[in-house]
Amino acid sequence: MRKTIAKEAILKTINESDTALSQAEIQAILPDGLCNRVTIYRVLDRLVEEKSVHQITNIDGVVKYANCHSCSTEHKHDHIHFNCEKCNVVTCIEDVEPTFKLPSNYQINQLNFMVSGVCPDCLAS
Amino acid sequence: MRKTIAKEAILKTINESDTALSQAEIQAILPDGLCNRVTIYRVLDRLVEEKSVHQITNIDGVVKYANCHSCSTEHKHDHIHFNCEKCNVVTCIEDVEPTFKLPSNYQINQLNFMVSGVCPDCLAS
DNA sequence: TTTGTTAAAGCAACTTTGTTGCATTAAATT
DNA sequence: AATTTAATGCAACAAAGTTGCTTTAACAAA
Repeated sequence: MRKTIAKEAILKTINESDTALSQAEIQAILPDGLCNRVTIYRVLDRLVEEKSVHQITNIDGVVKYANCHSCSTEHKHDHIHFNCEKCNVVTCIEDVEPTFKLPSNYQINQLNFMVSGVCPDCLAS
Repeated sequence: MRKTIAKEAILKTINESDTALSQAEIQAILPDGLCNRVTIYRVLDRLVEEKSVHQITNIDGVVKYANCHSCSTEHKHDHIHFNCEKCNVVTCIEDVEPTFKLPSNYQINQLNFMVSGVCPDCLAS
């Protein structure tokens, strides 16, 4: 993957965020006119393929992207994500790895575990 | 909720299906012209509110609906759903209840646990 | 450093999924 | 049978994401 202005800026945006971001949210953060809307979608696809970022489908169907600090050595994505219904923020709950077992005749490629509710910050205020 | 032709037909469709269905899939099953597209969306919303069906957001962001046999007494929705990437079918894995624990300062309202991969049927063929 | 290759970007148009407003219809209550 | 109002139909809209095609710009090789 080529090192382009758009890629660097988008990856930086994701890495500096402590919440998962959607394409629209990334676009809002990027300097106006840095790149086209479609370019963001395409860069995100490549970053996922390259395993530089994680992809999460939120409970409302919107796809979000996050860097997950814990997988510096190995790309793992088996933790839970939390969607706050008040502040509308999605965060990685990295230290909570759910356990479950499927019958062995299922081939598992991907997990997407979402918990939705109200986050501590919103509960407090 | 009033007992209308659309509601009865949609609920019957969901109850007779052993997989979770999207609005589009329900529309395709219903007799042509039985009701408007928008009506299906609205009936589904009401069925969910009424707790007659479960709502699942698939890993591709599309919302699906299912009847879950196991919650005849109590409306529980904490099981895993499986999305087959080959046949594109979403099924309830009712007997596999995942365990996880969040810090107590999170208020949990809803779970959406998706596992995506290849189902036994598609693996076999 | 220039040139050639091709990945990446831009732009417009499109698709899919889902929503909203408002007039009309039809359950269900009296 | 009359009344109430939930439910429907229709058209228009909106958000999220995709596609085709041309142009631009990484970057590798000469």
